[in-house]
Amino acid sequence: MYDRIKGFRDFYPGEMSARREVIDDVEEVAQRYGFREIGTPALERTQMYADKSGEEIVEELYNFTDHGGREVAMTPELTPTVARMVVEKQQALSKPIKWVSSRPFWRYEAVQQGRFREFYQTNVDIFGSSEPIADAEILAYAADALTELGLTGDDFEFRVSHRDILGGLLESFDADVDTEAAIRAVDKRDKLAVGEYRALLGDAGLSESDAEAFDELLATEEENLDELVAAAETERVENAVENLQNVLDATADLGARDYCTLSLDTARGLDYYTGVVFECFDTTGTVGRAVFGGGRYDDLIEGFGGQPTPAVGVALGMATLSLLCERAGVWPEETTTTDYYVLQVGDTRETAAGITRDLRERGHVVETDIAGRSFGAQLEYADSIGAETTVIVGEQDLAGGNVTVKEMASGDQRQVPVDEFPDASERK
RNA sequence: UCCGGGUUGGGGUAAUGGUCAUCCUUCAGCCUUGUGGAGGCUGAGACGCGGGUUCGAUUCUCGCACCCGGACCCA
Repeated sequence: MYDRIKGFRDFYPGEMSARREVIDDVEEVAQRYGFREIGTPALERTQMYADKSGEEIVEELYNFTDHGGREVAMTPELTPTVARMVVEKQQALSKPIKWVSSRPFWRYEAVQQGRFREFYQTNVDIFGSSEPIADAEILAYAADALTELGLTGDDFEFRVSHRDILGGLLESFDADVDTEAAIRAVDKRDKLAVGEYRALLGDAGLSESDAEAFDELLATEEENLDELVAAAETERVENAVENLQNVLDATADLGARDYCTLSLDTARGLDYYTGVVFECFDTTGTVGRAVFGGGRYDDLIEGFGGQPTPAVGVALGMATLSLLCERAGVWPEETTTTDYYVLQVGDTRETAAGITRDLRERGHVVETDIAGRSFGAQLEYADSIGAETTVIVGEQDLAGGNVTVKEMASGDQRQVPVDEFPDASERK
């Protein structure tokens, strides 16, 4: 026996059918918004990730030297790839660019709940619009995708924040503050003891009193955002607050406002976010980590050598999404279903094969005996694959010009003339 | 990489330093080439890997692997 590679998973038909259903739902909603599916490589130059995120991240890549001597890595995320694609065809693509993609990614990191080394994400991005409605469309898409799965506003919330509010506030306290370090501290706020958290803010360059004041401002309610503007007295914070409010207003137009909560201590770890950021959380807290997140990253395309191009997106991770769905009781049933089982008794292969082909041509899921089994064993098998109807093609039936159609759930069965089947009694 | 808990047929389990390792379930076949979900019979299938202690280790011990949680990280 060979081992499965740690952090990589097998999906057997039952679980796979549930995953397929969820992925199909999430993608279908994206199609409705006009996001166009793209396909992307599993390998990129290792250098691309090192340039974007620093040499340290190479430690978390599946990377190797290919036979042509290229340093390559299995893609750990989609964003650099789509950024590369946008830059490459920038002039040719009509804006805004709206793309969707579902596929696996790989990271060499510690396996834990909702985190694997091979994981599946549906990425949805918009390039070329800095309008609040673009941010709102991403939020609304994510909300629609979740409700399509059967989740409701009681199950999840989007904690929405804005990078410039955090950055601007910090700047207003002390221009020399290490903003990124402070934001990372904010992102961990809930996980840390108050003392540790304050210490991190201190390390970032905030004085004790500033840290306290900063912390109080983070608790500002949605309706009191004006107070932030007043406290900071900077244009940056004023603009950020206005932008955030505009985005929230726009989500109302798209029917997603109720899912959004102001949460200034939501920062996202990523350094490349520039504007609105958000994370989806389980409202019951059973799923203890962010289900997924997204936000605006207006500088990335330029950083990849393209013309300045605003961007906003979200990445739905299947692992945490399935945890949320299971918690909420909306994870699809993990079973296989079959429309028809065509049962052969005696030498009826030819007729049975004809009926099987006929049903399949009509688009049904149909199985028939391919193991030479007895009547009883065939029925048992039909039962085990969840067949809704079994068509018994037996010598006795055929002698009378009939087949027997048996509904498995009730056990009811009736004789149908063989030349009228399936026309006369086809299941919808 | 670090911390904690685990590992006995496919799944769930019991016991044990020494004869055929328990039970439930599952799977296959049969009772039953004309009726599945019930029952009966037969069969398949396990001590994670390696070292140590021992006459003998599934049991004690050490290391590793893997699994489950968590930390770090989450680009």
